[in-house]
Amino acid sequence: MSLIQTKSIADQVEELLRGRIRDGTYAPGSRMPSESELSDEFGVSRATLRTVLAKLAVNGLILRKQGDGTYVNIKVREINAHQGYLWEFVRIIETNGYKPTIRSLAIEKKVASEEQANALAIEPGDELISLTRLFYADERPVILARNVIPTTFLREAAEHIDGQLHISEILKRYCHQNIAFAITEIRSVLVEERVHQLLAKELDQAVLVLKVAFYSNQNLPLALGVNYFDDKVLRLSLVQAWS
Amino acid sequence: MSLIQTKSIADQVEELLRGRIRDGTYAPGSRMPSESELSDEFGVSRATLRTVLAKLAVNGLILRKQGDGTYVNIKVREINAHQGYLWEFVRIIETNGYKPTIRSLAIEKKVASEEQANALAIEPGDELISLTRLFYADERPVILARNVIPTTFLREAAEHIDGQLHISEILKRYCHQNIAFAITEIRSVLVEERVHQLLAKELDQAVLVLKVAFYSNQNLPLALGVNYFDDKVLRLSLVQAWS
DNA sequence: AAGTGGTCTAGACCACGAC
DNA sequence: TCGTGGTCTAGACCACTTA
Repeated sequence: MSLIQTKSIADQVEELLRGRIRDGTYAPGSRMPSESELSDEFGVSRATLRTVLAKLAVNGLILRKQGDGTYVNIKVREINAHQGYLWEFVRIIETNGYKPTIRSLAIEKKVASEEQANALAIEPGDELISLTRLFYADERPVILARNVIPTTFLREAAEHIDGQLHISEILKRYCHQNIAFAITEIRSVLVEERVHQLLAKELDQAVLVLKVAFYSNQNLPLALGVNYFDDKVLRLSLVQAWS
Repeated sequence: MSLIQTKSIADQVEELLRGRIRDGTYAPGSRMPSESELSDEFGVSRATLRTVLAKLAVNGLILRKQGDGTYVNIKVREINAHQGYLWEFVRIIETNGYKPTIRSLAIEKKVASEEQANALAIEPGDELISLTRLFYADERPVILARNVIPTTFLREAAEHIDGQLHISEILKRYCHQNIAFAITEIRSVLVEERVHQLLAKELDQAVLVLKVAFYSNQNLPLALGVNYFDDKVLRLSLVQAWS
């Protein structure tokens, strides 16, 4: 008897297939077994198997050709497509070939600006918890991340927050809130005074800024993020696939 | 008898539901009819209906709550999530509230640089067709788009190319090639001399650059794109949803 | 003609939330 | 307890590619 909840069959099959693609059992560019072969092997219905393959196809890992077969995307190695990977900075750093490290710079109380209050559906001046963190790629600072959460969501003292955790995990663990969706706005800016030192960049260089708003499945704004991304070191790439 | 291919039931249902969400029949934040009600109304199986709802959920249009119901995302109005919308500039301009216009600046022959040849799996010096286009938002230039296609793909004279068409349509019509997936790299740069005039920007301003590579379902590189995006006028936003 | 993926159905059972 | 969405099945038929 295990405390870990049993994953769905589909999730298990997905993990298996992702593993085989990752480790080269199904090599990039090669043809995979047919749907019926796979569903036989795993002992699942074809319908279940197909939901998994559809997901892999949307993520760009495989290409499907009616009347022919299913092929592994020859570019799999440079695809970091996962649900919500846009703000999964650790994964981005890894797929760029570096070792990721997170340093928590500050966990402090602030008051909401008008813009923040508007985005979070609270009042200007309301209290926020602000997390400032720096992500490193092989000891080199590459992403400066600032997140704010309305204090009213917090169920524990702010001092208890583990600065290594992903924002979704922080919201889950300390606020009992789950993220249902996020809207990210991507902009290009010149590094400000306060940022350039932390990212070890020259002044007047352009960096990417990812402004994120996180929402619950009640359409409730949970948190905001402003992330300075050094695109001279890290590549930010997206994969789009068509059926 | 119609020349237009009949769309799948799922596609028709999707179009219906998207329409109802768009026109407010299902208002932002409100609860939608249950799966069984909808499948009854449309006369489709629940399985078919669910594939549609799953797609809408991934695109962030709806939120699903087990044991409760399906709700319209209260932010639908600012969501422009569609397959491959990242390089659907016309749609981005529209959802930002402007009228889009495309001006074709040049269609010319060039030779592949080493970088281009590498990305397109051809030899440096091989001939390319280069398309340079400028996208306007309400008469204001906002995106400078440059695409290159290996000349060997072309089935017609380059002069025949309609500069108003989407790159996927150009590839389909003049090259008989379909795009299966694309990899986009997003970067932040300072506008170059040649670009700043066209986009009517001051020098030394930061703009977004979207470098795209398009591939066929044979894993074959079809075309490249370099797009200068004025993020001071247009918002580039992405929606991520979790199941 | 044979094999592949694409579409769709009808129905069973489960997990969860609200009442 | 009831209705909701979540998971899964077995099987039918279609569309397409390849040979």
